[in-house]
Amino acid sequence: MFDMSEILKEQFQKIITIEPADFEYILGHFTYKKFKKHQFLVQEGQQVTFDYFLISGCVKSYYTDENGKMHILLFALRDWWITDYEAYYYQKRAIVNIDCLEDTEVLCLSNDNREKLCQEFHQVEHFFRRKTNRRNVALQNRILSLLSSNAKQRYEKFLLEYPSLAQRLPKHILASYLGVTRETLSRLYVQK
Amino acid sequence: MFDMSEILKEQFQKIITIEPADFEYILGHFTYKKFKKHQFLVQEGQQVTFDYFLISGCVKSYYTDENGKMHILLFALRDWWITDYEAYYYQKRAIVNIDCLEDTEVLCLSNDNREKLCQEFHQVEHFFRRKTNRRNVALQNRILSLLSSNAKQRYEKFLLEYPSLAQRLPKHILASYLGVTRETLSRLYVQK
DNA sequence: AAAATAATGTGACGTAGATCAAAATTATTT
DNA sequence: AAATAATTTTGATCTACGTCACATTATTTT
Repeated sequence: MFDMSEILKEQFQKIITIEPADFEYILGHFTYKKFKKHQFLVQEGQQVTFDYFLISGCVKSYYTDENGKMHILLFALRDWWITDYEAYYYQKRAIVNIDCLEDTEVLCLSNDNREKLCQEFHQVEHFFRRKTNRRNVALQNRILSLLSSNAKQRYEKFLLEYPSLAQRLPKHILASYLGVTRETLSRLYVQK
Repeated sequence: MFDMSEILKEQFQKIITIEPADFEYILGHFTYKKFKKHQFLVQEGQQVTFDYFLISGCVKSYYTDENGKMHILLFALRDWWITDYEAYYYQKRAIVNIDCLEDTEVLCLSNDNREKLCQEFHQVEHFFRRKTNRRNVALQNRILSLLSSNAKQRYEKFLLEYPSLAQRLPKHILASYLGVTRETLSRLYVQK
């Protein structure tokens, strides 16, 4: 693995310190993969073998309800991790789909390898605990914003928090993340 | 500390194995506290010193919006952990309140002690990683249900998932957790 | 570059759930 | 047991947002 491993290394180094040799060893537990726009990383009903660390591109994770309506749970960009964690951690069938909004490169980590590395390196376990803590906080804030603010406020908050993502995403996709229809989102920003 | 430590021990032992002596040592990093109904564990705007492991009782964590409306994020019962994690992990001011719905006993763990124990015992770090993973999945599912289902479906799901909690909670509190007004919740279950 | 497909915008109308107000019930305190 | 406070219910409206339908504009594909 080449240059792309730098992105992963950087992320590790923000939280823990690793010997170069250890990093190489750790990296050996990841596999590199490329996906084209519209390809799936995770499909509803299937097993989920990997957690994906994005090197480049953009993906969405979404749930399809009984009426066929899509609800977006998460996006991921360069440097973010994504999978269906319930399925991944607990060997269940995926309930979400994850597909590419753009051509995407990832490093894949199986749950077995993750557990192996966590056992072998206390530091890696520490790293993942920290990551999960962060994710927790983000998810909590999302719940808060769904409970306590209206469509417009959520839209404006999103623009502030993720200005570049907002530009990159088709509006109907963003609408679905915000929990409104594309029509409503459109009406939010044309006027005022 | 006496008998109540059993509840904590049990939880540890579901995930990791610890020597009795180590457990005693770990327990030494917790402090025991009692709260009466209506007392606060965490107050908005204050620092958050502890993560709380409930021994008995029941608490709610809620956010108060600009109109003074309360939005419940989480409950905790015997055997659950609760705090304002963003404030706790990252030394910020609390944005939520956590108060007691019943008289409540807790074991308190400071973030410093948590980090200390995680460093000293790889197993403890493992324990908390696992816990946080679980919490993640639960939060994700909550988001999913807020995005994709209506008030009635959310209410019915709650009844199925937490039948005993549903009985224990005042309806207006439950309503706030579900993201509806008490009037709406009342109308959901009187008819059909 | 034409054809096909996907994304966005706009109008007309419907509805789940909010809001406001007041009564009825239940729990707590003195 | 009376008094006070908290919780729950019910009715009458209101409104943010959804739905449906169709027009317009981009983006892909051939």
